[in-house]
Amino acid sequence: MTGRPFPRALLDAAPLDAARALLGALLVRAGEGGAPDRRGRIVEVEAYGGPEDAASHARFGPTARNRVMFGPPGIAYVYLVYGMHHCLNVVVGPPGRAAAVLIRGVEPLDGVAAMRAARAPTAPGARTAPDTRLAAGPGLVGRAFGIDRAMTGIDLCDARSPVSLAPDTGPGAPVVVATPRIGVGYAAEPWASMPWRLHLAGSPAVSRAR
DNA sequence: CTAATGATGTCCT
DNA sequence: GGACATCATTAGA
Repeated sequence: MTGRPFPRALLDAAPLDAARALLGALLVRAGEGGAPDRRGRIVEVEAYGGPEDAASHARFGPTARNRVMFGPPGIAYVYLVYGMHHCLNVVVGPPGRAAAVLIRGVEPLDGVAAMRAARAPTAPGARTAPDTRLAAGPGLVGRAFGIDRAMTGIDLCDARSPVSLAPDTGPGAPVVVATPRIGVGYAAEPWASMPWRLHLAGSPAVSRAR
């Protein structure tokens, strides 16, 4: 049972506009072997531009890692940070114009048990994370939804893909807050301070302040 | 509560 | 060789 796919046309846009379109949309991980789908609402994103954006992976031009950023919109770009965390991006903008939107926070809606099972075993004596925070950060999104670099290149606008997007079906008019992107202190100004991180006000699944 | 630290592998000047 | 679009855990106030 697949839902309506996310309209690719909404992603064929400037990075910030595409990021805004993705806020509130659903992220779906198809269940394997009769397992239930994992679904959640995207509540935090960051927009990244092309070679001119000193904070973007595209800042060195096309490379083996980032080359899908230069392709058509709606494609997954997954990279590994700090040797252990897989982060999901949605390629946006027209072919030839590198841009992507990093999915930084998702509020779990369905398949919560599978998301929790994907987590590293909780250390003895440690507090267990609440359901709402199982994907409250870019590395956690990858973990909770079983995403890794092998998924780079899949079409997120095709509901038959292992990971896909679906339009927002919830109540409209969410309050969007814009702040600088996280962890990009290496970039020159004005890029380090661009308010290209968007999140839904009041969501419990927004990543922790840094 | 905040701050510090270790883990870990790939990427690029 | 240095840095990295991060997270969990521990130490300290």
